[in-house]
Amino acid sequence: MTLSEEDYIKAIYHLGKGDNVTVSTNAVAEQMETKPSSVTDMVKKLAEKGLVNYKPYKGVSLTEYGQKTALTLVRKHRLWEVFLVEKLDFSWDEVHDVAEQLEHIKSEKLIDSLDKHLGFPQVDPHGDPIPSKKGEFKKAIKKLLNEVPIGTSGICVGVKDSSPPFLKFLDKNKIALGDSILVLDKEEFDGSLHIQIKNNKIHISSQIATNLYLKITE
Amino acid sequence: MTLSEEDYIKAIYHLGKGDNVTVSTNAVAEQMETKPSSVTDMVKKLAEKGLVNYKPYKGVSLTEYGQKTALTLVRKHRLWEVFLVEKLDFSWDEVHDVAEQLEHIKSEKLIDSLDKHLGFPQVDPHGDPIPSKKGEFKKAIKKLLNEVPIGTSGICVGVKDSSPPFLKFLDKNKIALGDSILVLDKEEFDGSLHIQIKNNKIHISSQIATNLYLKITE
DNA sequence: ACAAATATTTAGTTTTGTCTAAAAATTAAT
DNA sequence: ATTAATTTTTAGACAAAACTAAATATTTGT
Repeated sequence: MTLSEEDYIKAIYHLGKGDNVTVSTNAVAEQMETKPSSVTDMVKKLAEKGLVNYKPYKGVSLTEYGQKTALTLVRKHRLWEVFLVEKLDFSWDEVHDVAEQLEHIKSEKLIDSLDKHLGFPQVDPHGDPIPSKKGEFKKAIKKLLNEVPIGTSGICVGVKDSSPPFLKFLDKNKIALGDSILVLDKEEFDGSLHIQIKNNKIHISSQIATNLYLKITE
Repeated sequence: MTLSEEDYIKAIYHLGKGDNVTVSTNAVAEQMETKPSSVTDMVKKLAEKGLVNYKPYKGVSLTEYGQKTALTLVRKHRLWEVFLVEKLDFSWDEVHDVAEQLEHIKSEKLIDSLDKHLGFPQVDPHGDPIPSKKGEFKKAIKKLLNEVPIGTSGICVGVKDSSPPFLKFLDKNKIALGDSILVLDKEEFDGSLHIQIKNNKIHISSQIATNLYLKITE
């Protein structure tokens, strides 16, 4: 597999959001920041190699082999992201470009050793699940903090309200993107929540909870 | 810099063994496992980019900029080797191919963080020195264990006698390639040595010492 | 159902890095 | 010092991956 082939496989995979649907040439072109004609060329090549199903004018989907390949790439990408954040103190938003390069390194032993070194993490710093060596993994969904049941844990991945006062509040309460959050309890009368965030227990109002996105894996 | 350009720069660097000498097209071709005509093409391109000095029929040498580039690559390669051995439990001889890939990853922050994470190592698992960020580094030389003065430390990198009995002896005494060795004392009457190897102090005969290579940095 | 709009493919180029075969320069040998 | 051997370069071609422009399918709107 060439670097470019791998990038296409990943793009097709991500367009399907994990489900193996058929995606259009144009969609792939946009995702890859390339021209539709280039996609047609590459997709033909991938079809010949057995990585995708392709019928002219009818779009592309991954074959089983293609899906396996995509999951391996996703696994590598996310493990490297964990490494960068946990071991090299990269921040949440600095990891992507480097992981994008690292995911193309070819060595099964490398990735298995890395997995072990990191303690077999289940999710990456964005809360997305890491496929196992065999390609099994749970799906992640994004929900507002107020919508999840008590006992749910996940990773804070975004805000609905990005106004300065809200962001200032988060900063003051040491809530940052990438933090893991556990919902401890909910007060019935006002919908406020008791949560545990990075080993601190805090109490937040319902207004706050309705503006924070949590990524959870079922 | 493309991947291929980087490989050529490294090849030219290694052919000069660190000193910046002029090397022949054919030598580069052999090192790179490619054809001389391909080398000519690439060398012209590198010359245009200011990385090498090139006069047709007269060979190539690195410019100052080329040397700096080569040292950065060497630094990256060796830091990754340390990482693979120290953190991921790769053995001495498994690291090269993977490091060869990892050295092409582009991120200054990555390599500086890695350096810090590894505790700013001075030498790689083969005993070769790691250039500093600015490109400074000491040279390594290979010597027989019996030839170095008391107090010298280095890394065991090879054997002169590779007969089974000798290798068996090394095994029994837990002396392996990649081990760091410190010469503690020398007995005058028989030339035998007291050495410290991986926190064990042992006594070895002169015959043993004359068959073990040590890599030392002055 | 047909024309217009949109999506996709084909055909023909370009760039990068490689190759082979032939030509030219350098080095070695008598 | 001239020829022979070797090294190096040039010229022309090829494969991969991209592009542009033109042609062809498909979808949409009336």
